[in-house]
Amino acid sequence: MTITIKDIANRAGLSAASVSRILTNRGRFSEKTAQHVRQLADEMGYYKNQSAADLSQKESRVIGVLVPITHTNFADEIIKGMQGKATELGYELLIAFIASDNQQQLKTIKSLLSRQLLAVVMLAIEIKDNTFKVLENADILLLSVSNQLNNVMPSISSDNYSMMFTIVDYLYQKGHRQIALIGASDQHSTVANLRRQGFIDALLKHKINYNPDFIYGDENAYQTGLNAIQKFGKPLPFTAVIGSADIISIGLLNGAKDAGIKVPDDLSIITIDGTELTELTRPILTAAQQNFAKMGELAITTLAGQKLSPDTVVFTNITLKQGGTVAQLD
Amino acid sequence: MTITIKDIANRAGLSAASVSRILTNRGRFSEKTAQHVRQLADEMGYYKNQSAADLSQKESRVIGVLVPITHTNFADEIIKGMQGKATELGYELLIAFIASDNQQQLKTIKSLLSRQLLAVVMLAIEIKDNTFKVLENADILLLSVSNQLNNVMPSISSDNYSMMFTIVDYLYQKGHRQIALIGASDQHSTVANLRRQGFIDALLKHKINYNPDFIYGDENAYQTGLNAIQKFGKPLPFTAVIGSADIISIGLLNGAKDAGIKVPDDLSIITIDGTELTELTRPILTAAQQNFAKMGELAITTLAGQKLSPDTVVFTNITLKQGGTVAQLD
DNA sequence: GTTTTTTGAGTAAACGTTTACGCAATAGTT
DNA sequence: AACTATTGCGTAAACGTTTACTCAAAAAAC
Repeated sequence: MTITIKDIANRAGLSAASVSRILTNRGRFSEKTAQHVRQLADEMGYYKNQSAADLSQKESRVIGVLVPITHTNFADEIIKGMQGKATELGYELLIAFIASDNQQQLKTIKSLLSRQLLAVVMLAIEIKDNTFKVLENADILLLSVSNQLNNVMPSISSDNYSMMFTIVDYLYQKGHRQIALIGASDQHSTVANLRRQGFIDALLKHKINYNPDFIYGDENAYQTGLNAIQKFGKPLPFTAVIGSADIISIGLLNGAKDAGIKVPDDLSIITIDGTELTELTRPILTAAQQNFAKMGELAITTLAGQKLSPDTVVFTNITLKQGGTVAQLD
Repeated sequence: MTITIKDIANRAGLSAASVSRILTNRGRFSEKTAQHVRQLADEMGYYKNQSAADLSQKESRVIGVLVPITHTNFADEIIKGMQGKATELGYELLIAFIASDNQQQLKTIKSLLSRQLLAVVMLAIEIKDNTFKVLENADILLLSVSNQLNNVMPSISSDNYSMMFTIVDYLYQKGHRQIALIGASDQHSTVANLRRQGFIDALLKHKINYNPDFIYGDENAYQTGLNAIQKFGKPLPFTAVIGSADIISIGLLNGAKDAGIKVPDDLSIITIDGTELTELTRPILTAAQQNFAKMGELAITTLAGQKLSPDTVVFTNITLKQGGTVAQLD
């Protein structure tokens, strides 16, 4: 038998309403009785029935978080950032892992929407049309983190376009003139589109004539990196390569190692993301590091502000983290 | 304004009770009206208010899952396993990331307990005494997954004792007689204790005299592996080393590489866990692979069975996954 | 000392769903 | 045709909390 507010009220000789006011710290009550009640609640092992509370309250402080179940190692960092700010501002996170299977996906979303939510935050999810419809119809605040989705849904991410200038500038300054971009070919991904465009424009800026063959691979996977090296063969037609995610870059690195290509002597690699994974390779990967924790924090503060429209875009900065995979040429 | 069961009832010319019966598929109703109601619900964009449902139901089908926020790469696999079985059996997972900070930890637990839960599942969490007290007092089903906690709480894990026999047998058969164990020194961890004991007994079985110095390092971290190599120096006094977690083993591997020790020629490494991380190294790590997905599935089925006592222990099998880090001696 | 303001706490309704119970209408049995 | 069994659905209470409204008592103001 669970303890309710009424049990406490009885013991304290009060009404349930008074106990509620005290425990939620709202309305009027005397500090003296409050102390007594709080102590009783503690003693009796009382836990608020959140369902009942939710039901009687109009406004929700629960934020749903959709995380892809296919393991992305930066999701944790975003969540960590969110969690800190959330507890600070009195929000609660409801985390749901979402599968790629369409059937299960809808089930997850439905069960999320069954809870009264303030908003749904999607971490790096390329959302499918039918799933999106469901979310849109549910008229709930939506926010995409790490995945830039211009004009579809407000998002918090790095500036994927200008990020490529930072990267290309760096490689250029290190003497590289033949540069490939691996893992950003997906035409349906806004992020990939922005990265390709930024890449091309950045090359143009440096008067490097751009070779479309050097943009290869669309899947965010280890295998993409391995495949890329195999495809271009030895000797490679470029001196530097940009991996569009850490896991891709590790594929590039291992692919190179397997093919007898020395990194960074024969091939320079720079990776986008810069999660802790990049510390585990030899050499350590040089990275355009995204500030995932910051994205998480901003997600919460943005939602707290609530002035969101589909074209709201908040950018976080990237940092060039030196590793050992980029060589200075000549 | 959100759609409730009443709105549907009005439109259908029914009572709320009938709609509820239809949508929950309980009690009596005619298939004809049911179809109509289901269609209306769909059209009107109805989502059950789970809070209200929870409130009026005695039995909960929600299982809380406590996941350490410090990123363990097998947690995802366990969750994946749990999620599959959970949706299959009609349970719902409520995932909460738990920090190491004591204050936040209690906050997380409290908010978990505020939801009406069937059980709390803890993934690889070394629980602190005061946190455990809170959970224990809340009298809720508890289950520990991947962390074997004999007699404290029912648990699902590999058999950490006999696992060491499998590993040592394998290394012995490959000709190794000097073997170290890294990352299992923590005296307060049941798992570590079992692994040490198993390790020692397995050596004894092969009449290898056991050197206590060869058991080193207590933290489940990359740095532990690096440190171990540094501590023992070159040449290493052992020919094989067991890393008590993938991340430790990667530390060992990189530490060896940094020290100019060749793997597997100068040092054989076998890792415990065998997550996808082990595929990313060169050479690929040989692993005693735990079946995390299976643990997740068993967690749900065990809870569904509900015949749990603190000394319930369910074991999953381990698999020896050949990589390239163990050499055949002589 | 009277009037006004403030304070502490109770009453009751509300949130949206589920479910035990009851009843009329229909179907089934003889 | 008379009875029994079944079916479909409505009524109303219940779940535990919050909160607008009230009101008496206490405190403050005059």
